[in-house]
Amino acid sequence: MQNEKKQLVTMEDVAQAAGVSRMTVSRALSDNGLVTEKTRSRILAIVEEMNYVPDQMAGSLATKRSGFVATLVPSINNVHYGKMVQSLTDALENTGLQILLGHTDYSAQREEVLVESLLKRRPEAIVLPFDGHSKRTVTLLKNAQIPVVQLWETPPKPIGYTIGFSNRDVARSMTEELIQLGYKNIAFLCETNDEWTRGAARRAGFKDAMEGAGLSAHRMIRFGQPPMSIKDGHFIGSNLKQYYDDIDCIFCVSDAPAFGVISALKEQGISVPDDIGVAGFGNFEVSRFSNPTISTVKFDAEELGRVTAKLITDLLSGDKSKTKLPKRYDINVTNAMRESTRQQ
Amino acid sequence: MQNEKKQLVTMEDVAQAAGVSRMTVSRALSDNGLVTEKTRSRILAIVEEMNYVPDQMAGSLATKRSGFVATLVPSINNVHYGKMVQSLTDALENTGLQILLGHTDYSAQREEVLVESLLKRRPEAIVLPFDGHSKRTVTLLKNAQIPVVQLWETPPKPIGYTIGFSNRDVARSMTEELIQLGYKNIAFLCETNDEWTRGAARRAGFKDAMEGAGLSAHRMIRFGQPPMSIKDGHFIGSNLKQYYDDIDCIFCVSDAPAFGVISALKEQGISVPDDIGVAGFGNFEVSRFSNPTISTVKFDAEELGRVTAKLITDLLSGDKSKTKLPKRYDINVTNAMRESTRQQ
DNA sequence: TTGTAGGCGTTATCAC
DNA sequence: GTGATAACGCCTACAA
Repeated sequence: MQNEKKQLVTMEDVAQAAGVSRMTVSRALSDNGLVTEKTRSRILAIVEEMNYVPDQMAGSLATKRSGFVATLVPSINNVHYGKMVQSLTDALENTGLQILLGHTDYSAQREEVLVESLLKRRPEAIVLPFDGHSKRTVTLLKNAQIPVVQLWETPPKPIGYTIGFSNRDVARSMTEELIQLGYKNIAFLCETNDEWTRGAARRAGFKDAMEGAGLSAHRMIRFGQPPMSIKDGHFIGSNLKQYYDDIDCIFCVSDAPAFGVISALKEQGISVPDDIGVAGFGNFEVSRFSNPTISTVKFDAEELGRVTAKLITDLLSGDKSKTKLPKRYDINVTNAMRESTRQQ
Repeated sequence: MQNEKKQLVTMEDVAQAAGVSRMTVSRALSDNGLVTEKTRSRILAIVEEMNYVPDQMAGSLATKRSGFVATLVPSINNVHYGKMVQSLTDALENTGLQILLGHTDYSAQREEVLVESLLKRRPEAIVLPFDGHSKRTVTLLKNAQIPVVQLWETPPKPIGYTIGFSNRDVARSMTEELIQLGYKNIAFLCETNDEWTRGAARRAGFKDAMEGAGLSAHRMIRFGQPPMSIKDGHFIGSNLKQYYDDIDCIFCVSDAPAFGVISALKEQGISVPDDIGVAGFGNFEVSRFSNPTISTVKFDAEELGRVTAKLITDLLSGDKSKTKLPKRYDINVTNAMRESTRQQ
């Protein structure tokens, strides 16, 4: 069955087998209605029989349409990014657009390398998280002549389009809610090296709220590399007193460490939320089934993917309404207050 | 800065700016040492200045090397597949190979469509999970003239190379271990429609062990679509009696439902493992920090990615040792017995 | 060390 | 409706 060492079947092969020219095969395949139904079905039968699979690279070279959407995420192995990529892929499915994925590992350096390498594939659009970009990354993006969509955080100076929310505002809002519940000595738990991460923006929001309420924002616990894990949270929870001995609430940069903190506190007989309140970020599924359930900042990563897909297809559709599309889309974010924090 | 509407810079443009031929630019870029250091650095400076990014599609068309490795996963939004993809990507990073990702959503139909669409990009190898393939998928794979690597489950009739383990053997082993702990009325919790999933193989292993020990394997709870979630497990845990009222242990198809089952049992005051034991599959991080910690089947998805990368690069390196590479690689799998099951 | 000619597999364009 | 020809942007092979 397998054609050992033989060249792959080409459009020319199909054409010869069908006794027509390549162009007729090409037309039959693209189904423009420009070919007699009779010859078309004959050609398709031969295509089937010969197991011909068109070479899209050659096609793209001719049409100047790669069909790629370059997509960067900090990490594939993270629910939010995974969901976003999956919903983006799904929403793009019937548009002939395909995702070209890369992960930055939360590094601006890697991002730069990746952007350049993806650009070589001539994507028709590029989607990437905004955490600040290197200068060269910005130059590359600006010169690429394709729509640029920055996700998750709304940048101060967007390159093209922006879809997301202000991590600072959102973290401020959650912190304010914690303050309202009566917490005063709130700690913020986040990674080290998050300058280039949305963690830094969340830290700033935390500070805003605390200082706005006349409270001290000095209880800042920084630990490990992004992304923070359950294990990291567990470690911090187990050694909390060594950081600050008067904490009455911990706001964690993600639900994973929040879960870890809670499990560590429980091991020490510290009650959550009676002794210490815990809040997370991201609404992981585990937070709704943990005991206690975890208060968290909630947003819909799949919506992000869908909105992104819609934007891209609109932009690429080619009609001049393109210029009219809003440059900025905001995603809805809410605080889901649950059992791991005091009740009102 | 941005060249409005202008064509993208091409190699010819660079060549003209440098006063050399395209070939010299090409050589300077590929750094073969075939160009005078002086002209080379001059060219590179111009490349930089003009923000030239080579068109890899055109290059691939000429070299017949796309640099793509087509990679399928059932779902991106799953720790195991995420980790595997990430480690595969990382391990491939400096080989000039790039992943072209697709997710099947646990559907043979989608897999077939995806395989065909990915094959159009002329990948140099294709990696995909084995859960059984459609007939046409197999034909496409066999005709693609590239290495085929089937992951996770070792197929009865491998197409090319295989990396993974026998889900049946592994599930049998865990079940045997549960039986040894004294459990008799063990239930198996899995999805409906898992015929085309490795869940079916695990079911078979469960049955093997139960019947091998003279026990009944009839306590089979099937619920929802793959992948099973915490929520699904929670639902089952909440309604356990409606399925079977004499269960003393539940073996779940993944750690997610196991976590959900436990949380539901705890809500009802049913003690784990004293009243009912619970075991999962996959060693999710949450299982080590849940209370009780969850007994589970443990394997290393990242190792899978690394081994796959190694195999592919070996295969593509071109030396004839290629034919000598083993067709089958087994991944190490162990039972991690923790607090959610009785102690020995 | 550099350049020229030709081709990779497809499609746009313009004849027929 | 169908075919011939010329790109698309790069690299191989060979020549200088």
